[in-house]
Amino acid sequence: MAKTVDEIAKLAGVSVTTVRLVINGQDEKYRISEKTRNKVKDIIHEHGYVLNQTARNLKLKKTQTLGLVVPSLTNPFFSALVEELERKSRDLGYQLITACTSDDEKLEEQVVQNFLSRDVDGLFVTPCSAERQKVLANKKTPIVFLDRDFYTSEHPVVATDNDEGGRLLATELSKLASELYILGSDSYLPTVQARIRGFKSVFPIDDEAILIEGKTERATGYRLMESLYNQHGGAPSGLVTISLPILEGAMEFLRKHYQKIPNDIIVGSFDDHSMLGLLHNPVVAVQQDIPALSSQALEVMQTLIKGGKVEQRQYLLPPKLVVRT
DNA sequence: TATGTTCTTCTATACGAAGC
DNA sequence: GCTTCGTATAGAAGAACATA
Repeated sequence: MAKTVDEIAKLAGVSVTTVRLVINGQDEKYRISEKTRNKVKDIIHEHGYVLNQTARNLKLKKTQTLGLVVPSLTNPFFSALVEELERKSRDLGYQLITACTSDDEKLEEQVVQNFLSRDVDGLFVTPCSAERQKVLANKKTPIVFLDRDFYTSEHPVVATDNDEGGRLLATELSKLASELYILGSDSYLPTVQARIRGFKSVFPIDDEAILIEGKTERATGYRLMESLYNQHGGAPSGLVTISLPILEGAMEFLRKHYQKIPNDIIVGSFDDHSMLGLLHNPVVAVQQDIPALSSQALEVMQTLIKGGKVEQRQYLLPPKLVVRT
């Protein structure tokens, strides 16, 4: 079993300070003799040494950990965001801990309290409601909101410009289709509202052609596509889905009903995924800039952790369009 | 030899929570 | 209220060396 600094010091016959200086590579700076340095290193080599993070956190009053609270990891956007944010956090010396809420207010409060009890240095949260964003703003720990802004707190928000995403998608699709239906979920979410608002500002669309219900999951997409099929008397010529899980469910219905996905349906998708390239259909997807989102979020977080003030309350990053025709 | 300077090593203390 | 856990760190003590 690895020894503590104190145990190593006793074995080497030196002080804990001397051991710590050797461990931290400051032995040359403080001119620790070569004999002492080698003795300490030999004992560490023989017995091992693992830094006790709990004790370090206790002393330094920081844990070098960041919490990330997202609705779901089955949504490819969030799983990609988590991976990118974790990688960038690690590069900065932080360990990222992630939890999912399923957009449940009680669960969100539970995981946030759990993170706070572990003294995370900061929290990234995709709040599940306007009330939750308001409540979280009262926490003392630095908080950066991701992806969603209900405008109920003064804390910084890093998100994609979804209005612009809607406009970009509508502009491109208007060249390819004359008839489009929108399938979506979670109508209360600002991201969903902005996407539809942006889209409608370029491509006027009747309210009857916008089907929204339930939560952001595959089963919802399946049900919505089934309703649209029944209402329309067949598959539509153009389809826009508000998120990837909804698209996945819609495609599942079509494949089940037709034995294959009719390749003449023009598909518009909010959020992109490499698997969309496997479809034979013309596909236009709005891609969120995940590297930029995570870099911006971490930059804001570092400023808050250092006790500084951020320049803006809201950081809206431009989306990109991926066209596969 | 006395004094001053530089460097090494040691000691005391604080941190938060649990157990006594 | 004291002790314990392991760590970081400020400040103290002591050693080694240079210079007058």
